[in-house]
Amino acid sequence: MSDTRDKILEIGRRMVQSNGYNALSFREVAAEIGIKSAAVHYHFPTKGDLGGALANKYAQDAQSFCDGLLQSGDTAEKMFRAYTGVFRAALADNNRMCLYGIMAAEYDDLPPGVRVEVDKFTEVNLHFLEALLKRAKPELTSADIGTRALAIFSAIEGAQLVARGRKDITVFDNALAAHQAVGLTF
Amino acid sequence: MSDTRDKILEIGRRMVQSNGYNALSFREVAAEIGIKSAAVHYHFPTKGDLGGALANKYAQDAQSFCDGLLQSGDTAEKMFRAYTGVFRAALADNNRMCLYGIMAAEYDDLPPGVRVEVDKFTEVNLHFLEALLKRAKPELTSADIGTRALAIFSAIEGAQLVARGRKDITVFDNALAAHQAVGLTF
DNA sequence: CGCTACTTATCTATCGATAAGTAACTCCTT
DNA sequence: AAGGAGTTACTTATCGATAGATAAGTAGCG
Repeated sequence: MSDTRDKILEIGRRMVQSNGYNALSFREVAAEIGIKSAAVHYHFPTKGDLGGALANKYAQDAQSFCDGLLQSGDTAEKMFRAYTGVFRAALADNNRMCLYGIMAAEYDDLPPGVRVEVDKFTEVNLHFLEALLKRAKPELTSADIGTRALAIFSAIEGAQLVARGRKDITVFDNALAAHQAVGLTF
Repeated sequence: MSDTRDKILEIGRRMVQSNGYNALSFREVAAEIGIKSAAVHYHFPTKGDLGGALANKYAQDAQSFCDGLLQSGDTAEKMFRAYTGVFRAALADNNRMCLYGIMAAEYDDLPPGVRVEVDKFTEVNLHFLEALLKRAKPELTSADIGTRALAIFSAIEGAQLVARGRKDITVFDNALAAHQAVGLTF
């Protein structure tokens, strides 16, 4: 793949994570790379194309990461730590948010093509959490596993959202610790 | 207070809850009321003023609601249900979000004056949840109560965020049911 | 020659914001 | 009671900035 295309995706992702899809601007992305905005349109004709590509790559990266974790042979506790570490890292990186979380907040503004890709990210995460639950909490019914995975995922997203709003990463850590203490997570 | 001013606040709030602070437009607010955008600037000179007023009113309304609940004499369970019902109602109203949640996602874009008001909303909610916890879970230390309140608040915000992203209000209901089942909430 | 990866230049739309004008109403003075 | 001054709540018109998008041109490479 083209070097420029990759740079656009990387810078675009960081912009969305910082300020949302609305704040993603062809001119700003171009300026940061040192090219002109029309060159960005060359790679991604419309903003919907760019947003969709960003969300798609984000979901695929998550997929690879989760697959790698599940094949690591680690304990559920350790895998879960590594997993939440990604969300934590976004906060540590200039108070950024998960691309999904920020796009979910803007959901009504998103072009349909972007929404589809955003939905994929949820699926990837839920499948991962369900796999973890199946291993670590075999006492749960399969219906309970689906619900529990959703509850964990939303708890993580919420912890990140509130921590961002308070500009305080310890909020994230404390919320997750509380979720673990009551047995919601691992 | 002026009738127009109230209409601006109501329509503006609904717009932010639907599409975020970025999508809040003087022209659109004005058009929906049937006045001109300059008239909106008359009441709220800058967008920061409008956003701040929206967040301020939202926090104050939350304050009144929570105070009313605490004085109702109901059980913690019942009060908590009424409390989460507000978040649920936002989703039921055309997939809207809590003003705080959507503004937290856009936090980096917000003018300082808006941020201050947004922070107030968190405080109101945390104080309410801490009061509930103090009553319903007297075994918790006061340090644990603070953490637990944060964990509950973030779990609710997250449930709303994910439910919005999936356009499925049952996601909200299921997540909250799971949080209750593990003993995180009431 | 023709394809890739751009730049230059420009269009239209929308944004927040402001200056200037105006109709309606209140209040004070004579 | 009459009339002017001042205030409130707007409208009209416009500014400059920025947005996404596109047409046309171009440099380099196989």
